[in-house]
Amino acid sequence: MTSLADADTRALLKLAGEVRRFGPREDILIESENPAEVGFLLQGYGFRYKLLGGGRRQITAHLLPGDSCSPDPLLWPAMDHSVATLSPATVVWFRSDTFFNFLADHPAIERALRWSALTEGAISREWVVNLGQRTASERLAHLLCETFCRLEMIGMTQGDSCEFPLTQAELADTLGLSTVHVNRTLQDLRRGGLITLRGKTLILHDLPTLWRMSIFNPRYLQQHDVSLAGLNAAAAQD
Amino acid sequence: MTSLADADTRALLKLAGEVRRFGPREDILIESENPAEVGFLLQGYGFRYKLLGGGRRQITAHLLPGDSCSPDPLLWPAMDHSVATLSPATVVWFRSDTFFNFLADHPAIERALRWSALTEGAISREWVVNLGQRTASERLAHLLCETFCRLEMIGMTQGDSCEFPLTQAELADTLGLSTVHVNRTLQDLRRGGLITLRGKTLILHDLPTLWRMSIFNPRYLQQHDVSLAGLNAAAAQD
DNA sequence: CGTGTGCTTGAGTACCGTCAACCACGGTGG
DNA sequence: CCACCGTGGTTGACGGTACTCAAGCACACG
Repeated sequence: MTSLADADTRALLKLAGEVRRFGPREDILIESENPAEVGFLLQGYGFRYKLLGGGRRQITAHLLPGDSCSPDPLLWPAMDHSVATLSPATVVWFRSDTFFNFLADHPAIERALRWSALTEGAISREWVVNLGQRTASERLAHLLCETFCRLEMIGMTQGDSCEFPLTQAELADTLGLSTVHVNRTLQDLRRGGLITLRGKTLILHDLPTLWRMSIFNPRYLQQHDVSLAGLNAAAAQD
Repeated sequence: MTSLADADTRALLKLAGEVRRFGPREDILIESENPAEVGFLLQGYGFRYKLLGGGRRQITAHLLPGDSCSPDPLLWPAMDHSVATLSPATVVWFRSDTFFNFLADHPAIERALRWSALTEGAISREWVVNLGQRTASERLAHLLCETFCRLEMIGMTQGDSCEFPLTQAELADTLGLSTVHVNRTLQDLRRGGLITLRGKTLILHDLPTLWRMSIFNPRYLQQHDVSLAGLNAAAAQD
């Protein structure tokens, strides 16, 4: 996984508008609103979600640094879902008209964005498989493998551990399980010596077994090798 | 919902390579293969799917006329899933390099394609909600509403009925249920006077109730109004 | 007329949800 | 300093939705 060329990231940052900081569990965009700008997650974890009646909520995606918050605002005016933070996070915003003009002159960035969109689609398909076919423990293990793999690709793991700021209730809403059952399934994985999850740090002790038991194959994540996550580091230097 | 301008569809058709016919339940593309061309469904129904071990299969999307079979082959070399037909179908193929050069000169077509990709993403998110949060009958009703709505947008419904060529086993694999339970859930909807499903034709007798009971809101499908489905009619004239 | 595919039905079971209570911890304020 | 409170995690008992296994049915097709 490589980042964009220096010149490109510098040009992008020069175009950047506001940078906003969010606390944990704050909404970034809400359903049916009509964002005039495009936002990208620089730091922190976020998620997409939809609400049904009766207190039901489904988390449909996890966002990591480098991911885009909103779909294409020129083609897709109104949000069909909401976006929020899991941890404290920062988001850069670009005016959407100038941003898309800018893309026309920077094909490498446009490529990276399109790749990012395709990857999000691939992850979404895999989540459908996860929810439709896998048992609770397979499902949980698969999510942990996927998250670890995505973090690894953007240099956010340390050895076999990484930050994992989800509460069990949030895990439940992403896995389509109850919090009680998530709790019990986590204990199964712990008892098997496969993971440690305490506070906000996750350790995967036995990746091969986790991959095997959750039928995880990272191919759907690794089709290309350019990320916008480098924006994060570049922005931090300013 | 409108179609592309005549000039655009004619230009597209001139560029078209092979048109291939498929029987029902034939693979169009299989996982990990590396298609050199871009395919679009002209007629018939298709689906994307992934296999796990142990006979488990999840259908991750339904394809209708106008939908693209493969993701962007320039950016996304290897298929992470397979694509197959449900009914007899025809697919047009374009050489991917010439196709993407062509798009640069035809922004309306490029827009339509990007919109199509965004819509597929929105449907995928909704399927995640469906599998994660809805009960069996909500899930089934939601799928029927969605399919009917998508068909309506491309002019493929007659009154309150449409073609619906899925077997119960295929329904089960898209809904993450067993065939037995799909069968019983279908009977519930029939007993409620909500639907008729016989052979390959589906009738939705009471759309308002179906929408309400499945918490269906078509907004996620209706963000734009240009489709490639018109290619079908145009191709038929040749 | 036999055979296969898809649909239907019944009985028994298991996975997972709900409800309810309790615990651990950190932060706040009196 | 410690009582208080809120959030997040843990545990138990019970129940229901949906799965499995198994058999039988209906229809299309050769």
